Amino acid sequence: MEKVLMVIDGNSLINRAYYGVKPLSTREGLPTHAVFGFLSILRRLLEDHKPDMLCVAFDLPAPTHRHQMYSGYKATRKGMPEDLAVQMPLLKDVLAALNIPVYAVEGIEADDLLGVFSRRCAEDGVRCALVTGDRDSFQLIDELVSVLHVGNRETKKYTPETIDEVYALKPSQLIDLKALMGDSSDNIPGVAGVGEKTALDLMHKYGSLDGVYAHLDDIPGKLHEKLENGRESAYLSKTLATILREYPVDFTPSQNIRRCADAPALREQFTRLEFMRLFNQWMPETQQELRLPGEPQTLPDGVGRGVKAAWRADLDAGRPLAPCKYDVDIAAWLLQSPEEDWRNMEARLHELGLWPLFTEVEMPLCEVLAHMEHLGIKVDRAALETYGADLSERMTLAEAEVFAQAGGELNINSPKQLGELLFEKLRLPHGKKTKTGWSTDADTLQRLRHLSPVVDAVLAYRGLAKLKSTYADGLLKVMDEKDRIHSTFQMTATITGRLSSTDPNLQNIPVRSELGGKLREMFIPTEPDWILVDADYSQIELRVLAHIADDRAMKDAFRRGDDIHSVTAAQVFGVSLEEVTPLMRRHAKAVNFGIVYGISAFSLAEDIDVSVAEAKRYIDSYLERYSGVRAYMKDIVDKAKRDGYVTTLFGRRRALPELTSANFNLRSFGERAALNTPIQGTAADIIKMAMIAVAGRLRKERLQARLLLQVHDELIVECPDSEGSYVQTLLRQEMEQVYLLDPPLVAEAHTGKSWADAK
DNA sequence: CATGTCACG
DNA sequence: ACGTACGTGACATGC
Repeated sequence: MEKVLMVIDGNSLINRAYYGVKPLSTREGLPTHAVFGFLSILRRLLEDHKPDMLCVAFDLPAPTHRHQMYSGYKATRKGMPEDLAVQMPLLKDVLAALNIPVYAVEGIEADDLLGVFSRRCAEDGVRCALVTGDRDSFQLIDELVSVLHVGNRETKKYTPETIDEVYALKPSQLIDLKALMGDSSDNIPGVAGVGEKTALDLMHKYGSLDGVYAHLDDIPGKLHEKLENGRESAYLSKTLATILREYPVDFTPSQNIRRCADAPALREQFTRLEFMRLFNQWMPETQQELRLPGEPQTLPDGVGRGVKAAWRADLDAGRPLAPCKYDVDIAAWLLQSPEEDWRNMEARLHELGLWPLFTEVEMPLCEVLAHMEHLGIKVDRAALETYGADLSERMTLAEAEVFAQAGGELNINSPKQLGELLFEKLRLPHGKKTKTGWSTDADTLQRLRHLSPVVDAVLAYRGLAKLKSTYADGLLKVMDEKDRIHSTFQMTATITGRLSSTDPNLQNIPVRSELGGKLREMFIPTEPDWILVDADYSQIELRVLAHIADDRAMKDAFRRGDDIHSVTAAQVFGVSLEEVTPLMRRHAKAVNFGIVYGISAFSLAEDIDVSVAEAKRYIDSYLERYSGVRAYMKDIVDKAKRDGYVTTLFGRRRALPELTSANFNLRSFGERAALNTPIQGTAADIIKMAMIAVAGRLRKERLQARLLLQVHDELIVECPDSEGSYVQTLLRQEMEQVYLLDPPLVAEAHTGKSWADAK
């Protein structure tokens, strides 16, 4: 189905509202009725026409190209009444809170924006409904463009047929009509002495302004004289009456896809205007409600398991998907219990509030994942082979270096042999120990670097060996004959609700190191003219924390759009935002992560290499500033101890028997898990809902774009080049709007020719 | 098959 | 005083 963009002539509509609604003002005397009227009309329009896209165009006070052509243009217009003028900025604030894009361009009028936008829509095959209170825009009407004319009583839709009924002319002929008859409201002169009736007669006879003047000699008497004298004025009027269709404006239809309102901002605006009763009309979803597309699943009546895997097999074999609404494995996983009697499981899911999650998230996700697995993602085989060969060469060099420094051969991959070299033969100081000996992990070796040149060589070898075995060789091994890799997304593998990825794991493809990151350049679209779109949530876990903990300072920072790690640094180090150094920010980032994991001063100290006392000071001042987080940390652990479990925002639960353990370590672990699980798990719930929403829209809108991967806070899609910018917007909006948090969720999307490129 | 290590969010 | 950050999966080693 064709999509519809509704473009509103903002000035025209607010004028209608101003004159059509009886005066209204706030207790303090701020006039508000034009905004109120505008919103009433808008709501009615949205209900009646349900446009897919929406924006508002405004005039600017500056003179336009028409004033430059003709100094008399709109000269007889009185200025806007003062009590309307003050409402213009109010309206724009409300539109911003409603997430409705607003356009205004210097030098041209709202009408011209309507002309330009409708032309761009036509280019994209998008229908366009122009909303206005005057008739000038009728000239823009064609098969794809209609005008919704807002009158005092009713809104009437104008199409080429209606124009024909009313004027017996084509829409484009209305320009010439106006050139002849003029327009008193805009002070367009036309031909003096020619009114609507005469002008219509002339147009019906001669078809156009040029036609009239070509047949001037056929026209007798006084009219001949008027036309003769008014020739220049008529042609000037024609230019003035012609709405622009081309103009350099940053606009594409898809920029205007409908979005939910920004709830906190809208609340603020409606409070200011004393419109609180309107709030629920514009913000119908309550914050705690699941808002998911698709049919609710009905009670299951067949007993299935491994449904996603079965559907994947159906897709691979080209069979229709076996009907199945219920997966016992998933039910058992949600219930965290071994499988039991089936009706009993259903009752338990209801009892524990897991039914919506089960039927509206997990089960619909089965099909989404089955498709993702079935499609797979393409990898550039030749590039990967070259990369592997390059790693081999480098490994040989690094290995030789280690052997030279060590004065003999050993298996560097063996922690045992490596330990013997470093801590016995070379007598380097050892750090942490493991169950079986001294640790040789990267962190330990890092501290020994300055003591022996062999250490750097070992670190280099280790890095190369990892890339070679797990990624270069590992991925080549699992590519199919079309160079695609089909991972398996495990739905019941984690304790927090996340997915996991196996055979191969595509959720841990390197990105942090330069050499490792090269791998992502080899993940490419299936078809030559296709691209990848990568969309990821920005700081989803900290935003979830701010929401759950209802922490004022953290919410404010996110709402302002500040960099959260810098804000935290400023708080923790007691400096202003401008004074935050990169080191301070890095430390603050570690504190933010630490908080999400259930921090201890010791571990933080270890992580950022400061003293434990120093780390403790960071944590203390953090919790001092983010007092809501402090309260959350205490409350959630207390609650978990009382209940024996924690839940996410959507009711997913994790039992925590560790909390009653006499073993300090085990108990501490339980406390950290109690803290972390609601955060990590809520984020997992949200991206799952986003995946279902995205897949639903791609399907509904018959886009070729398709989901390929999920990496916890990131979705990767491939699509034809031509769909790129639309899909980019679609992803960002679905991810941000799938559930309304306070602070809001923010997602970013990028396109590119490879995974690396689309980041 | 357990262990250590290291890749990701 | 305790030991020391949440959640995963793959690979190589070595018992």
